[in-house]
Amino acid sequence: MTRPRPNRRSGCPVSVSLEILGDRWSLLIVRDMMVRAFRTFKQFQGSGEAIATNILADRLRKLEAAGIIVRERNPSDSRSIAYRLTQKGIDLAPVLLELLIWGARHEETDAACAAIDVMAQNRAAILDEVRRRWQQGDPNALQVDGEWRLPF
Amino acid sequence: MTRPRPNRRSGCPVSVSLEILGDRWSLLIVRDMMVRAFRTFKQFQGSGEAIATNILADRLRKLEAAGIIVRERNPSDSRSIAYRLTQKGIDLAPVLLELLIWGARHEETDAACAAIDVMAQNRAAILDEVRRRWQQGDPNALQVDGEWRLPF
DNA sequence: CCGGATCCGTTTCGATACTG
DNA sequence: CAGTATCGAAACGGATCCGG
Repeated sequence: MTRPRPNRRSGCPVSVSLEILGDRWSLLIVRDMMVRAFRTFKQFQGSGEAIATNILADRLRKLEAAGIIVRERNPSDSRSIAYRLTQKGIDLAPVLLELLIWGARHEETDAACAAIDVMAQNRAAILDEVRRRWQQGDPNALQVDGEWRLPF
Repeated sequence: MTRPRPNRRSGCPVSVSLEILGDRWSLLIVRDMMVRAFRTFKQFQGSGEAIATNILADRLRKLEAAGIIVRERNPSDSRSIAYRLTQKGIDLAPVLLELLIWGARHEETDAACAAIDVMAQNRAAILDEVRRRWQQGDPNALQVDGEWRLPF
């Protein structure tokens, strides 16, 4: 006899957004897809943050249910499954960018201060590049010569 | 015999930010302070989202430990305790604004679509107003004639 | 192998009752 | 008013197992 957990939240946008994204992993998965071009279960597993496989599976399901990602099976190789961001998912880029700038400014992170200032002053250009890469249908990671261009 | 929960996270800014803010309540508390000018424990309790008192106490402690808010005791009335955003907390305004715009665009919320378009095109002005109100030391809620000016 | 599902111990959450 | 105390429910983390 398990009662469903009550969810007495207001309909304010921030509240509704946090209902989906308000945990430690969901936005991180979206970031990995967006700027590192991760597409498979395996890639997320080894992303350096060591998410448990059951949690990862759960989050991928929830993100799919929320319409943020889609799950696709490779027709030629049925073993291979790939996840892809939807437009709704790509639209999280501004949230991630602001979170990045805030963290880099106020927390101890690996990002160089100078790089952050540059990013903060070029928000629009960065977001344009992310959108362009994804709408071309070939979302390469935001890296140049094997190095992350941005310290996401 | 309680082992501390392992926290094997990268030092990337987004990851570090989510370590502090990656739950369903922290950002909501910051929003209530920022746009509704909530300052007391009691106000947060009745914010319409029905946070449990022990969770609220825990989040306020964690936000204080992270330097996002400060806890102040009224010298004249020692029973009265007020919380206030620090600069680090005010700097979360862009994150909240992007989260608001995303939620309003893509989720069922109480916010009118037209209002969101206006906000999305006036990000800078909105953030300026938030900062100005807070730096005056008298952070009034973002409301006019008792109505919320913005559908946060 | 890949993409999970299952099991189990630990941690956190949520609701309510209670207190200085 | 501003929180604790308590306790059952849910989420998490690690390890292992499994089907294609």
